[in-house]
Amino acid sequence: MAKKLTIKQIAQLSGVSAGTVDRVLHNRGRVSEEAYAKVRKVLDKQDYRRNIHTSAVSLKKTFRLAVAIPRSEKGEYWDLIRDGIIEAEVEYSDISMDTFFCFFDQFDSLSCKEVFEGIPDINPSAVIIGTTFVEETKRLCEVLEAQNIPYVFVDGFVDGTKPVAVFSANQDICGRILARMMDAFTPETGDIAIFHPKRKGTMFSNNSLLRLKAFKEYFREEGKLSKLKEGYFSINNPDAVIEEVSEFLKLYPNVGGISVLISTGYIIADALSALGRTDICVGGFDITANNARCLLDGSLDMAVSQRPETQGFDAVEYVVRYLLYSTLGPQTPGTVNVQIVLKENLS
Amino acid sequence: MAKKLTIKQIAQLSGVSAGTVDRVLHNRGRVSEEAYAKVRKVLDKQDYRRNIHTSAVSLKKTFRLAVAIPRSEKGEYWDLIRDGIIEAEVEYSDISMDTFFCFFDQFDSLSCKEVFEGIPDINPSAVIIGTTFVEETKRLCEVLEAQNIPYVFVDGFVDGTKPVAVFSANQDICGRILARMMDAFTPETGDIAIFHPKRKGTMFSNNSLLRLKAFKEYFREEGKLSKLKEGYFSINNPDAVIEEVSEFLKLYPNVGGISVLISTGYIIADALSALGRTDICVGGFDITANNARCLLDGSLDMAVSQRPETQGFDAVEYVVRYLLYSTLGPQTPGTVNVQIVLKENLS
DNA sequence: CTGTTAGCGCATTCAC
DNA sequence: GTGAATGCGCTAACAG
Repeated sequence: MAKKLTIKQIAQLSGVSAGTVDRVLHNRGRVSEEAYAKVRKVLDKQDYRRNIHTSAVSLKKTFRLAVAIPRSEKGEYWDLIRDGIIEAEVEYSDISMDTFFCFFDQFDSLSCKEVFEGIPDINPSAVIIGTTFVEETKRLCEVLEAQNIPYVFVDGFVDGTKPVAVFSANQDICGRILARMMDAFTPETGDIAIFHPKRKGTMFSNNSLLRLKAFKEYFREEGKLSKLKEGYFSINNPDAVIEEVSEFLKLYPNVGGISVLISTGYIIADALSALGRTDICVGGFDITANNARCLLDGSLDMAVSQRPETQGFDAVEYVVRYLLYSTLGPQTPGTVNVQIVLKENLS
Repeated sequence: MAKKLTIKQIAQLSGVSAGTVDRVLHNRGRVSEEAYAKVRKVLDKQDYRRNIHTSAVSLKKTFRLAVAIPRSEKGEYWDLIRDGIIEAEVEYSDISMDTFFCFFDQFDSLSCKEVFEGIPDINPSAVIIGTTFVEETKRLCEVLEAQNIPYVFVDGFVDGTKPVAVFSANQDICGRILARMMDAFTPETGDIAIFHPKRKGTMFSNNSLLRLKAFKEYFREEGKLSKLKEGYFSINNPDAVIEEVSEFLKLYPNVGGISVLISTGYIIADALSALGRTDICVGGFDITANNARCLLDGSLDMAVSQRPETQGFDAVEYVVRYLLYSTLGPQTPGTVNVQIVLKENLS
C-alpha cells in the first residue's frame, strides 16, 4: 500500500504551496492553469486522502439539523429511529451540530402540514424526513429545494422528490420474508391469517400496503393463496382484541399462524397469550420494546426488522459526511438490510 | 443538552492549567491531591468528552498491528474476516498503523506454531488472533502477556488467556438457530441430516462441536431426536461428495433436509443440485462467496451468519480505540450478533 | 508537582 | 494568483 501523503507533501512535489493544493483539491478557483496542471498531475499519481480528523478540526462550523418524524411511544417504531439519530449525534458529537426534532402526529395530516411548514423557519443546514404523508412531504421538499437545503428520507421514499439519500428497507423483501417464515413455521396443514389494524378512515400506511402485496404474492406463487385468511384488530383496545381474535379463531379454527404487517404484532401475541393459544405461530415486524418482550416470552415467534436504529444512525452519518466532508455527491437510495429475528438472536 | 466543554474551559473552571487537567484525565499521575480533587469536582459536574479528532491529530503515533489468522481461499470464511480487517484499516487510515498479516494453515498445528513464534519479532503494538489451535494460542498469549502486548480474539475464545476483547458469535445460539430453522423449513414428515466433513485425524473445530451440541440439544428438547441422521462428506473432492450424498439418501430416503455445521454448506448444495434433488432443504453457516452463490440459485436455503466481516472490523476498531484513545479498559467478551440469511435478505 | 509551549494536518484569511 | 500565517483542541515534552 502506498503511504498516504499530506497536503504539504503534495505541495512540495508539485512545486507550489499548500494553499494552492488546497484550492485545487476543493475546486475553489483562483489558481493558474499552470499550477492547476502541476498539482493535478501529482495528485493523479499519489495517494492523497484528506485526513478526516484534521479536516474536522479545521472546519469548525456549526450545523443545524432538523428532524421531521412522527411522534412515537417510547420503544415503538419511530422512537427507535430517534434512538439511532441520537446515537449518531453522540458518535459525531465532535462536530458541533444542533438538532431540532419536529414531531408530528402520524395519523393527522394537518399536524404534519403544520410542523412541516415551520421547518424552514429553523433555517436548517439539512433535514431528515420520515416519509408519512405524501402530499405534505412533497410540498416540504419543494420548499427545501428552492432554498437549496439538502434532505434525506428515512423509512420510505416519495416519488417526484430529490433527497440526497434514502434510508429505508425494501418493503417487497420485508413482506416476502415474513411470508416465507410464516409458511415454514406454521404447521403444514394450518391456515395463515393476516391481521390488519382497524383504523378510522382508510389509513393503511404505504409501506404496509407494499408488504401486504409481497406477502400475498409469495403465497400465490406457492399455490397456497387459499390458506390465507384476513382479520382485523383494534389497535388501541387490548380487551377488544382478545374478543376479536377469539371470534376470528372460531370462524377459522384451522388457522395455525397469524401475521401482522405493521410493528404492533405484540398486540396479537398478547391476545393469544390471554386466550392460552400458545400453539399459534405469530410473526410481525420490527423489534420494538413490546415486540422484544413477546419474542422473549415466546408469544411472538419471529419479527422481520427494518432496523430503524440503523436507518436513523445512517441518516445522520450521511448528513454529517455530506455537509462536512462533502465527499459524497447526491447518492442513489441506500437500502438498509433486513434482519430476521427469532428469540435466539434478539440482539 | 449541556454543551461540551474543552480542556481549557475545564482548566479555567478548576483554577488549574490545561496540562494538569490532561494529567488528571489520563491518570498520568504527578498531580497533587488538591489539584486532582479540584479538577475531578468540575469534571463530575460538567460535560467533558475528549474531542476524538483533535486527539487523534495530536497523537501521531505509529502502531504495528499483527494479525494472526488462518490462510483462506478468496471469499471463504477467514478471508471474510480479513476483509473486515482491511475495511477497518481504510476507515481508520488517518491513524498511521502498519498491519502485518501472519497467515497459517488452519489444518496444520506446526505451521501455526511457527507463525506464532515469529510474532514477537514483529514487535507489534497489538495482536489480533484467530483462535484455532488451543495450545499454540495459549503459548502465544503467554509470550504476549509477558511483553505487555495487548491481544484480541476473533472467532472464538481460549480458556486461561486474557484478551483485552473477544469478537465472536455465540456458538450455542448459532447451532440452536439453525436447528429451529431446519425444523421449520423441512417438511414435517421428513428426517433431518447433519453432514460432517471427513478429515484426516480427529479434526473437528471447537466451534463446530459447540454448534453440533446445541443443534442436537434443540431436537432433543423438541422430542425429535429420532429425526436426526448423520453423514460425512469429503471436503476437497466434489465428485466424491455427489456419490456420498447419493448413497446417504439411498440409505435414508426419508431425509428432507441437510444441515452443515461449518461454512462449506455449498458443497452439499452443489452435490444436491448435481443430483437434481432440489426438494431437499439445505442449511449452513456463513455467507462465503460460494454459499452466497448457492443461496441465490436456491440450492442453499438458509445460512446462519457469524458476520465474520463484522468480527474483523470490530476487532481492529477496538484495538485502535484501545491503543489510541485508551478510553476502554480490558473488556468483557463482546458477542457479535448472529444473522439469519435467506435468499431474500442476502445483503 | 505544575504551567507553558510546540506542533499535529488542514482550512482559511491576509498580505503580497 | 499565490504563499505565509493563524488557529482548531489536544498531547507530550520541557522548564521551572
